[in-house]
Amino acid sequence: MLTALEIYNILRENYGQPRWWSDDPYTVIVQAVLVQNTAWSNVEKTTLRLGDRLNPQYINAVSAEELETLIHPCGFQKAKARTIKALTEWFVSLETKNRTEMRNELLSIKGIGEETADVILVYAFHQPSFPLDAYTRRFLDRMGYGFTKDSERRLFFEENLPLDATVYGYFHWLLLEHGKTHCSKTMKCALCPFSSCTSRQKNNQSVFTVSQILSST
DNA sequence: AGCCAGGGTCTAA
DNA sequence: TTAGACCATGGC
Repeated sequence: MLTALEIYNILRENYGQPRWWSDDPYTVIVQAVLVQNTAWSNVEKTTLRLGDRLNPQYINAVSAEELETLIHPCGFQKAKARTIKALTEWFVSLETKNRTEMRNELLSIKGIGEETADVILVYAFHQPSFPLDAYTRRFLDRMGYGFTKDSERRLFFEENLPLDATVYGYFHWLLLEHGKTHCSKTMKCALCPFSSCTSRQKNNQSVFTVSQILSST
């Protein structure tokens, strides 16, 4: 079985330079809520719709009803509007805290669960807290690790990777890249770099290099 | 038509 | 503490 670091290196070698979610922390926060159980294309549409209004001052001032209308394409607009409002309040009055405190505060906001909290910690605040999403669970399942709980999955990553938010963010991004382009729920891998993945097509000619352990990123 | 998409909350057992 | 219903829209 590959370690988390070996998986990371194979992903890096096969999918190239990862991107960051967004350089603007507030954009990450809003999009992290909008994308809950929703296709990313809907988030893109809504982000364009928001335009210049995607800032804490505007979201704070706008009525809940208008915000619901604005984010309508993402679905669950009533719940998401309330969550975004609460998150914005938290964001604008944020004091410097360690990541455990920040995570607990995020989880106390209605509409923020573990995945959303971890995505915000990593991509908005550069704090290492590994986000576990549907793609990551499916990937681990297909690789045959047999994890049943997210706590096991989280440990698999966090005990074997450097405690580095950049690594966590890149890793999560690469898993999505892999999941969307090659290993979606209904699709067989066309160019899957993992020979043990159960959704890998037979006679796959894809060659991946044996990764040397990266000492730095 | 019906399933799927980078979840989370609430309730019942 | 876990399973299932529910929330809602857009793409295919």
